Amino acid sequence: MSLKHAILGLLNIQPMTGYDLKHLAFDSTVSHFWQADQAQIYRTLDKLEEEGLVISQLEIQTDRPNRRVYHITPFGINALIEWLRSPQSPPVYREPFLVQMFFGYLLDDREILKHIDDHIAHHRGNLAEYQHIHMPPSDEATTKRKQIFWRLTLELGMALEKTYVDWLEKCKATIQNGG
Amino acid sequence: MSLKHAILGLLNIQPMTGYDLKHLAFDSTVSHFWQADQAQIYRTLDKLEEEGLVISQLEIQTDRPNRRVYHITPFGINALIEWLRSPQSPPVYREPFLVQMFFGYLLDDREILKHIDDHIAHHRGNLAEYQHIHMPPSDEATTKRKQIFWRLTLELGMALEKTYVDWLEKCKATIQNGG
DNA sequence: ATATAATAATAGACAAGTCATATATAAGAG
DNA sequence: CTCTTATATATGACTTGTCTATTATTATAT
Repeated sequence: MSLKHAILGLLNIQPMTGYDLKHLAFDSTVSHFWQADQAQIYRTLDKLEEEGLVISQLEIQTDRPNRRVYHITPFGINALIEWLRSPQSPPVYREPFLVQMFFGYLLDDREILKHIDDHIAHHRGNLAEYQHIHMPPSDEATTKRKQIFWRLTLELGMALEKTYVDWLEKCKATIQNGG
Repeated sequence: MSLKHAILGLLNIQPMTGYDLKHLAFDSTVSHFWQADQAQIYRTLDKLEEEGLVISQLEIQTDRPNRRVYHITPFGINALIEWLRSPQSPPVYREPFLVQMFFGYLLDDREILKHIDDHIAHHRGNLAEYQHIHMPPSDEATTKRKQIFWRLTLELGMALEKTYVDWLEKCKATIQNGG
């Protein structure tokens, strides 16, 4: 399961709680290539701890509810590296909106154009978000290497969003011109 | 569930068996936006029939095993149109290989470059496949409208594959130049 | 005082998708 | 005459992901 390894990778950057993973990582930093459900994150953390790939410690807080901070273990780092080395299957495509576009000839232009506009707004929004992520320049060598990979994945995110937006604009024009 | 509606849309084009749906549709025609498991297709057909959205009839064959051909019903067409009108959530991104790229700084260049090459080959392969899909030109008005939508989704498929390939080439160059 | 929002974690029920395997028929190749 | 391949369908067990709701703590705003 990739979620397991995504979590291991994130905890390898720094120890975090389930809440942090959801809000700081999956909902922001890595949302352009992996989105995870909150319930699933907590359950996966449980499994990872059972397997000895992470350990947790309860941190008592006075200003906020107590939190359980998860740390990656040496076993976890091993498992992460091993997984990173293993070939991964290419992505599976499964996009409801494209199903709608494929069968869009069954709708009125007005109806399908509305869908298109909604998706343009969404992808433009994503693009804007990604463009606001500024990766702080760094001089330390290991950090610099990290940043190269992080920037590359972000660039794909942006390129894909741009591809979507351009295509959606083209769809709009094509449909408006009646083909 | 979108799979249900993808199947309805496909059966609305022409009656088909589960086998046809798998091989002629999901594995070829619409593979660039929806991939479906064989077992899931048959189970979904069962459900659709229970719900009265499709009906089937056993077709006796002498040259091959008998087959069960599914037809969309008027109820099914209704359900399809209604779903086509409903707004669909934007795609959820979840790509194992991008997880590997994000944490790729933990690997040797050699190891990550191997992964990149594999994925380049895959996406180039997809692109080539898509380029071989020639949609026969048509004069009948409804069919022409169909073709417009089919061509548009295919164009997105190609644009996305190109985006991937370009990005992967860039990754390769960046890593080989040490950033 | 009280309501709201952010933080933090947990659980049940379910839907969707995967993987492996089994069964059967018929054509064609060796 | 056997083996392989394509056609055709079915099922069990499982993994992965979703949706909804609940519980609790503390800070902040009204």
